[in-house]
Amino acid sequence: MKEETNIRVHIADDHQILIDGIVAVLNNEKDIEVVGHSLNGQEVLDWFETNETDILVLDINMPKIDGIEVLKTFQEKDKTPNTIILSSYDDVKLVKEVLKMGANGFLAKNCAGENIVEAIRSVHAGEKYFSKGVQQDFILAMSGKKKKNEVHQDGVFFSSLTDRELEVLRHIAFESSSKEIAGKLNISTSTVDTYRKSLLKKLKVKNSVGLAMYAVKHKLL
Amino acid sequence: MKEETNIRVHIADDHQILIDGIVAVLNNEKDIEVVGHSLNGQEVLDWFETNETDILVLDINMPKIDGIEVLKTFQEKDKTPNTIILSSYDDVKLVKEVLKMGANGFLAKNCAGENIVEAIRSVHAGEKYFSKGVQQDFILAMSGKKKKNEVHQDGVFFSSLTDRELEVLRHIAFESSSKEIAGKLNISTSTVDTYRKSLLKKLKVKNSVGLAMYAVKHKLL
DNA sequence: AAATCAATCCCTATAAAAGGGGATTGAAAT
DNA sequence: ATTTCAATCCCCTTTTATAGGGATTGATTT
Repeated sequence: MKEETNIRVHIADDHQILIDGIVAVLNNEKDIEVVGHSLNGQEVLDWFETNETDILVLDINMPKIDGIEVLKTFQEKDKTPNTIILSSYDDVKLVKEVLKMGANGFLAKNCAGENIVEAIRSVHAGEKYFSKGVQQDFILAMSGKKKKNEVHQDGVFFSSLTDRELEVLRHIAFESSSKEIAGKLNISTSTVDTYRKSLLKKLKVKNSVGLAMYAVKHKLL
Repeated sequence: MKEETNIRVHIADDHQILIDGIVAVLNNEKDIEVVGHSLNGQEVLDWFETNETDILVLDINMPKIDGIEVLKTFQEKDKTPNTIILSSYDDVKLVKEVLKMGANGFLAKNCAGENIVEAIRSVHAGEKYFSKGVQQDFILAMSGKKKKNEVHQDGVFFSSLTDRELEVLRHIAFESSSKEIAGKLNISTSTVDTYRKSLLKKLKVKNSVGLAMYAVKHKLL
């Protein structure tokens, strides 16, 4: 592997242990290189004054200047790096806020090590990445919106649900077969099956039961 | 229809309106005849001193002597009529207590009129009958017991769940296919399918989604 | 001893779901 | 004007689920 193709990463978190852990994980990946790290927001800003990376893994909660502040500052200078937010809170509002400020991914701290690797690769590839804990609320907040929101979530592509998909999902959760749903919605069963397929893909579940359980879990009924 | 084949019913409830309502419903059934009614427990006991019926529809909450007392008295004399309990509470303990005291059915007061008819016919046929509100908890309380408990619930036969059925139900709710479940439980898929079938029948749902939803609804996970 | 029942398995069939693909239309966004 | 995307439909194939039947074993109850 040529060194030039490496994904260069900077890690910012006020817990040294966490940094060390992430570095350890990333060291196993030949194509990812940790080129710097910071223990607080000020260090991040200072470091990026004279350096660049492909990816910034940024904690929200840091002393002095927190992650939000860091993003804000970057945005003012209009040179926000590709950023993956690390957070203990999988709060929808935070996610949306942080996305507006130019972040490209959101990782809950309780995610698996391999998720960080996936997140880095995905964001580096121009996608958005959300760890599972985050996705749950986010997909809801986004469903029924006109915007395109294709994001990467724990390794799998998914888009937010369209109105029609949500409608079909509800019918599925009420034990209706595709044929029955088609009848109720006055569309062909082929179409219902199309929605089934996209629902399965988007929600990353294995079957109709998974769809129903998802609907319950996220109070879609 | 010969009059002798009629199902004779006595109704006991402290609300005259409710009695009238039930009588009205039963009047539409040619084979069911309301031959008496009482407004409290004492009246019931008095009436049954000199009369007999096929079915006693008995309210739990009545002034002076309540339904429980009435059943107790009947039991002491060892001449408990076929009794369907009417109750506002679908309390498991009540159901079990009342069953021990010789009752043959349990109707929540919010059930449909036709349920009363079904209940009367079922109990008269020697079955046990439970209205839907009651079944929910009861089927749980009974699952995993050694006793046979075949009861009639809102018109459909079902037995309480066996240990194995419950186990399979949980796996289904976790999106497992029959094949996967078979693997996990070290049994053949045929067996899993057998459980699926009996679960569908017992829980009166239409498909796997229904099973999963049932599991959620009744906190079986 | 006989009956009952949970647990296990099998067979045959049909229906439904899952997984690919491709295609059109119309509205909305760029 | 062109692209994007939701909504709609179709094809095909394979895998699961549903629905009916029957059968055995072993434990428990009566």
